[in-house]
Amino acid sequence: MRKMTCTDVEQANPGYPQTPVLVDMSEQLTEAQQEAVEHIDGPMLILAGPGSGKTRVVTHRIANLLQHGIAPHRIAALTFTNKAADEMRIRLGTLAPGQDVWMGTFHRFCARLLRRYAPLVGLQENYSIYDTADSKQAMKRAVTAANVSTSHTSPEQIAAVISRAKNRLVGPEMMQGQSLRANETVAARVYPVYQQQLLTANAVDFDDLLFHIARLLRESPELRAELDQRYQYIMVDEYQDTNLAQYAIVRSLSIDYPNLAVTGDPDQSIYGWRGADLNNILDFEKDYPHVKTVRLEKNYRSTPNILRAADQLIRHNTRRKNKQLLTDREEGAAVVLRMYEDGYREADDIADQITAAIAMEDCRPRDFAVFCRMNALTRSLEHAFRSRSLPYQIVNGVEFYQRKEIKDLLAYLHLINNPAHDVALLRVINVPTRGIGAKTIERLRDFADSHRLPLLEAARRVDQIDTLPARSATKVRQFVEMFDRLSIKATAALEDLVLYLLEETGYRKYLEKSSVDEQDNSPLANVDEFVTATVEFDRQHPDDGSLEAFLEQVALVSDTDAWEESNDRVTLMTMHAAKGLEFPRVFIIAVEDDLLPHYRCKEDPMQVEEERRLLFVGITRAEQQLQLSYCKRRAMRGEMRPVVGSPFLMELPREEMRSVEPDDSNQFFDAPDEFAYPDSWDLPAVDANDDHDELCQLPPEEQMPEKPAKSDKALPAALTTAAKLLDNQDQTQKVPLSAFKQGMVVTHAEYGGGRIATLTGRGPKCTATVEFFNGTQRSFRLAFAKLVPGDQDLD
DNA sequence: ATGCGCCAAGTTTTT
DNA sequence: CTTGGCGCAT
Repeated sequence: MRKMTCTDVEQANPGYPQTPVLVDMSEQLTEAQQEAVEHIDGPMLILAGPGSGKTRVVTHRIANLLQHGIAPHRIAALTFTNKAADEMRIRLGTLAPGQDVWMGTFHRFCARLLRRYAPLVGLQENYSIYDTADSKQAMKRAVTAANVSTSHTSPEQIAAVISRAKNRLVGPEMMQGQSLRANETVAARVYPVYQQQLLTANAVDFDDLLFHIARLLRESPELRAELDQRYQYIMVDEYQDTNLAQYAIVRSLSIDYPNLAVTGDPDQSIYGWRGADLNNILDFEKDYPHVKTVRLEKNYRSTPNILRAADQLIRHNTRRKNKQLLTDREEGAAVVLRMYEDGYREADDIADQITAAIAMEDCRPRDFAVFCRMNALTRSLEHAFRSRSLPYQIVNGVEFYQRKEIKDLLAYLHLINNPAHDVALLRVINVPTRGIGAKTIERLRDFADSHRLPLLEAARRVDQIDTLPARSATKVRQFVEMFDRLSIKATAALEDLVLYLLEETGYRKYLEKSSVDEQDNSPLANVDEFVTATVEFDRQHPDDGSLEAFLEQVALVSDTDAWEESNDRVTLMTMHAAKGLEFPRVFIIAVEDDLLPHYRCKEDPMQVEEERRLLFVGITRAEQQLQLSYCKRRAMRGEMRPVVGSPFLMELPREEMRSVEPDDSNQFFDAPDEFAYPDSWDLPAVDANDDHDELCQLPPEEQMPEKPAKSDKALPAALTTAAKLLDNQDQTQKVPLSAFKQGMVVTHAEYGGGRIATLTGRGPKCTATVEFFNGTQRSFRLAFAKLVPGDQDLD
């Protein structure tokens, strides 16, 4: 189970302006790095390739600023993830101990400002931050209240449109006139309602954090000037991932004091879907005319083999800044390109490889990472790892905070902190059940909506709702009374508050009663862990009104923040989550068409480029060894489907890579009928730039560079000819899985005849244990085993 | 009002 | 294979 992390972001020791700064300038920095570190005033763009020591440069630069007498509180370092901020804080801690430089994510930066200036946007300072699930609930309610037809759209789509609007700084009023497309028109009508309801609930969603601050800065010149002066030296990490709102914020804080230093790499921009605008970094030099540009092109992380693969791949993109990847390191092992029959074998083999390496070589579980495109793909690996007792950590898994019992507890806390938090109230008003059903809630909501009141306030005025039966009104009144009892404890230590509410609300009893049979990961155990986390938080925040801080913390931590470097475990994560990390040995699984260039973005060349960058990010995490793999078939939404390798694989320097096919050439049933080349490949891969290799324009068959020796075997499925396919199919006997029954006689190609002793599992996992007539006993996955019914002769 | 069970839908990436 | 939404029986 995931551990809760309680990293404090605010550092509360303002009294150390004169602490000596321990910049160890004797540490070797390259010329380019030195240049960046020593830059003080004016805008700077640091184009930092992967593994180029960017964090080191940034922290050294901050130390250098401090050494030049710039007050720590004049500096702010904005990052994209908490993880990156923590890393920076630790590194700066060794260079300049005790300095109070603000470091954190954009969202946290804005959240903090918004606490102070909440009234300016119509909020109170105890406003709540809705997470994605909360906004989804709120959106549904807004859609209902706006009374629009959702026949051709969904709340999710509307939410996406509104989110995009906010990221582009388009407010509800601006959207009315301009929209054209159908679902945008609907969204435009929901938008103001949604926003009004957020305001009533004294809440913001993630986008609002940026949006409100960006607007404030634009509409209040005084405030803008004040904050510009307050934060005279701003650094932005991962600048290629900023959206327009973030751009605007940074921009308006760098007018009077244009000492803005941004680091980034256009090739690692992978958040376009979230509104990130690559132009922010591509046009930085235009936006800030006297900008100093520094390129960090030397890579300290990966072997030349890995870098060449990354470089070849990314060359196929058009929207980028030319950049070399240089290294002094030794060649290292060839990059491995591996094909598997299916995802299970892929998982098993990777688990075996890792197990063997740990046993035979000088490496540990923490040296390994497995990346994938979607979280769902970690399932099979999890299974394989667990069965081998290989320690692993999933950075994402079933997220702790998303479990029902944790969300319920958090909802109670949210409600205590912000009684207007409607989503929280709706969540807990009848959990455990208190006789407040759907009808009652509907009436409460109608009353609240028509009076623009928070639901709890409506509940307080339950007497004014004449449509409500007396019995229901009583229940509601009892709930309000209970809430008031909780409220009294709001300022108590978090732990006490949580323990108190567990009893007072009857929630603990409710859990004890409802969860009898569940053993692993029982809700009660999660509740205990939650309590532990509050204890920890209390310990770290002895003074401040910790409930609000705690809730903000929880809202703004992401799953990627759960990753713990100190654990000696194999890491399983998405490539998005992997950004900024590095591992000696990396496996990237499911590099398959429709998955890596995800099918939902294949029509848009820009998005395909982003997918390519995603793979680039994955590849460049690897220090020493890298394996890319794909399968012939993969279980998707419950059933096996044939798949083909990603077209990106064709863009790699395959002649120098090591291609591996499954060593046991097991036949399989239901051979995929289309191993055909993906259509997208027929499109010219990249038009534009000078330097793309002509291989791309050849038809698939000729595209393969000549292979040395046994290249035939090494051909990926994607390139298998139709003729071979037919061949293959002819040899493959099609036997439906259902043909196998317990007790029946079967024949195996290697072991000969035998009898099925047991049959377990279903579908692709169906496994037969066979007692062979020669005395041995073996288990097989029916879907893959060379097993046929009856007592036959096999050639 | 509650709670169970069925059916349908929809599956990217995250602050 | 999972979640969420809805309808039915208690």
